[in-house]
Amino acid sequence: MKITSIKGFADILPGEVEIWQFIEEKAREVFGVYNFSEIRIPIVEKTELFSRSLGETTDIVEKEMYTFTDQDAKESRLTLRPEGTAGVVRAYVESEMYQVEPVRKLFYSGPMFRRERPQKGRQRQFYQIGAEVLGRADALVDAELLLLLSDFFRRIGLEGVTLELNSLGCVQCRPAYREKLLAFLRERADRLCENCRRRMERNPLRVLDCKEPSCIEATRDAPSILDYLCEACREHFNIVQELLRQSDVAYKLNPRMVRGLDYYCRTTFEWTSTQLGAQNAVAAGGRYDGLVADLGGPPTPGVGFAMGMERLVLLLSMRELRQAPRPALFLVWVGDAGRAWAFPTAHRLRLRGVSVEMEGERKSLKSQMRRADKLRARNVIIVGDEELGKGIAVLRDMDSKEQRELRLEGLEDELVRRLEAPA
RNA sequence: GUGAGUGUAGCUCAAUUAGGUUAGAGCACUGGACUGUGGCUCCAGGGGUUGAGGGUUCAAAUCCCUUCACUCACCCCA
Repeated sequence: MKITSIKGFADILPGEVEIWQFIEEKAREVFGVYNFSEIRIPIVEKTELFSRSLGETTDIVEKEMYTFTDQDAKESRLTLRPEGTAGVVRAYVESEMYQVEPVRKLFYSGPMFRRERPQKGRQRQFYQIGAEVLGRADALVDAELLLLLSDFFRRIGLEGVTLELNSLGCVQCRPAYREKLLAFLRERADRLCENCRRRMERNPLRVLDCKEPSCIEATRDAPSILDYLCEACREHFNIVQELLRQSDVAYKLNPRMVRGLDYYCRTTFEWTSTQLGAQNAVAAGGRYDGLVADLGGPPTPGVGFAMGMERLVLLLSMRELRQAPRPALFLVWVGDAGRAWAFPTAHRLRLRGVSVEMEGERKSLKSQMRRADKLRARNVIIVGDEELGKGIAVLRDMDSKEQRELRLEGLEDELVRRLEAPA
């Protein structure tokens, strides 16, 4: 029986991995421009970290986490991280970063794990690139993150994404809205789907997000969170919008947008694409001003986002930008003497930074040339008994088909010099 | 967790409608034509437990049952 990978855990093979590298490279560039530092945190954390930060009753915590018991005396409960923010905040608090400099702009990338049914744009091990800004409460930083994302999408040539924006209010104003909404929903509970009737009391905001036609119909005239924001929240949200308009970043207000995690407050946002099928969110995030304190740190505001790598890859794969590595030189050898010459020569050239490839088995010259062509080598060196006898090697430019004889003596210097010139 | 769809060569697919020689093709791969010079062309070759297991039948890729995998959707979310 062949051993296969497990459901929802995919290999990223050559041919596709180049797109991943491209995205990661561009992300680093943008994060650099915006002065973010990278942070690397563990993939496994204590289960409690996630249940406390995401919310006990969220779907992720209730049924999607990979949780197991560690083999130590205490039988610790551990969990494969389902998202990145909790761990970053934990690290911020644990290392007491705030003592030295409370304002931190951090980014991370890596795998996350949720035990959901796989489908287009959704894996059980999936990759996110995310960023968090800790210690800044002002609306400028909310807008800055949105501009960063907008810049990033431009940099990778991604079009057709739209920004949806909402504010969830704060501890001051959200409870009042919640009561108002709950009263509204109770009046028409009979018209809501079973699912919504169940979650209505626990998390009434979620009902606004339901795709069930009956629920959409029933909540058509539901009160909007944006009408209930307190003075401070309204001011904050207005500034965010104003800054976006100044920078010509288009957005759409969506007062029904609810984030899945409990820690969000004030600004929340989602960049979506219509080309992704059901899983249309490319990047999403928001503000979480209470989380640092919840995890035992000093009261510290926070705001961040995460992007879904496989969704970005899906969108970019629709375009052709894959570039397989191309050897600068292919060494073709004939006869035992040729091979004895070629192998150490290849190594010395590689030590000097030249990408070299060669055949290992005795193959016909034609066959080796075919292989060089297939690998798209730019140049070929041919060395056989004839050449060795004359103290030369034949250099062939595969694109122009030009061929010349080079002296073996000083050949490596000559090749390094010639191949340095960009093709 | 629920539902639907799909499983035939490395890849894309024929053959399934009404069971019937040895399961085919294109691409890819290997070699040759061109004994030491790539791409084009032509020729040849290798590659299959028809996802797996069981059943019906003289005979199963094809019909029935079970199971597994994948895909998409619900759900949820990045």
